[in-house]
Amino acid sequence: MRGSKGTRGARRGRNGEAIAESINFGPLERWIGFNLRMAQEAAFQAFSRRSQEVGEGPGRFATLTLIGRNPGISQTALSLAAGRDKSSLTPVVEDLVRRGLVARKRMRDDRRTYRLNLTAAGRKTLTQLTRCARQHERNLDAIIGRRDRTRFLQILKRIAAEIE
Amino acid sequence: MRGSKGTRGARRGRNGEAIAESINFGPLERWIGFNLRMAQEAAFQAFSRRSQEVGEGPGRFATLTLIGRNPGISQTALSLAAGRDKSSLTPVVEDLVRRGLVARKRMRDDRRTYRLNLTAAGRKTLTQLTRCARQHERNLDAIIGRRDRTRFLQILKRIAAEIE
DNA sequence: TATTGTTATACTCTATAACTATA
DNA sequence: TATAGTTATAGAGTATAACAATA
Repeated sequence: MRGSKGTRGARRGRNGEAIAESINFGPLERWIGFNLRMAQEAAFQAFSRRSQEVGEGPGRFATLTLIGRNPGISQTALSLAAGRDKSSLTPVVEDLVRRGLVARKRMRDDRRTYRLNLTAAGRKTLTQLTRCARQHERNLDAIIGRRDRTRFLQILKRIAAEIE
Repeated sequence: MRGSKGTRGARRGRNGEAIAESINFGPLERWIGFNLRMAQEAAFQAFSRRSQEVGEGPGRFATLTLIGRNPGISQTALSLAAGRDKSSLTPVVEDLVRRGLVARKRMRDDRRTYRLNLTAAGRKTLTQLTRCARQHERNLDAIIGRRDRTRFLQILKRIAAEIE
């Protein structure tokens, strides 16, 4: 439900127009899997808009955060943390290096490995993205409600860890 | 967190190996947006494995369900319901028609428009996929717990409808 | 032999814009 | 002019396999 414009509960199309009430969603309505996907897409889309105001794709955020929090991390460790193949990370890191957000230097003791670190510009961009994320989280919190937040977050973590 | 193998709460890589505890996820740990994405990816991946046993990609499921529940629906209405551009649906519908799961015929009164319907084979495939989905939902329900399910589902719907 | 990172390649899903055929 | 659907094209994101350099 990308592009939802927020009239409570009304189902809307990509440009905010109402979808004919006559559409029957059948069991999709009550399935967790389908609604999990719709919620994630909507949230991702919303964060995407914010992050683009900073000139970054939403996918860069997790990468920058992980590098910022784990200075000197290798690309392999980074790809494991992000749950992607290392080859998927090559173009991402290359792009971040090219744009001066990440510095990469070989380790002395193992010259196969690179150490990744944020540059000053990278830290600045991460700060801006973190601000976006905090605002985004505030919006999500307002929807979820304070009382349910902890429980909701716990369930999400359990799904990620336990589903098979 | 794709490929998590289910040791409760343990963070694991794509092949089930433990990720160094030393990785610092920083604020990502407590952010809804990030965990929503991880949960959705894990769940989607799990459903993907199931649906591939039936020989279908997971993306076909929602499309077949919508056509099955809304016989004679047009491609434009379908794309609105799915929240995608109509051009994104062309190759999907074409594939379903080619493989004999969906029948397409022009409307008499408006020859620009097609009516989509499931064929007998399409209904059979949908039945199989629905069985996969039900098993998948049972697994999700076991993780979420009966008491929280309704609330959890409601929150997902609210996020999809209200986030901006 | 095993590991780090790159390259080549391909696949899925999606979008925008221009097009056609109808209306 | 407007709408239904297609085509051409592009982009993001991901994966597998083979590879070079290094261990």
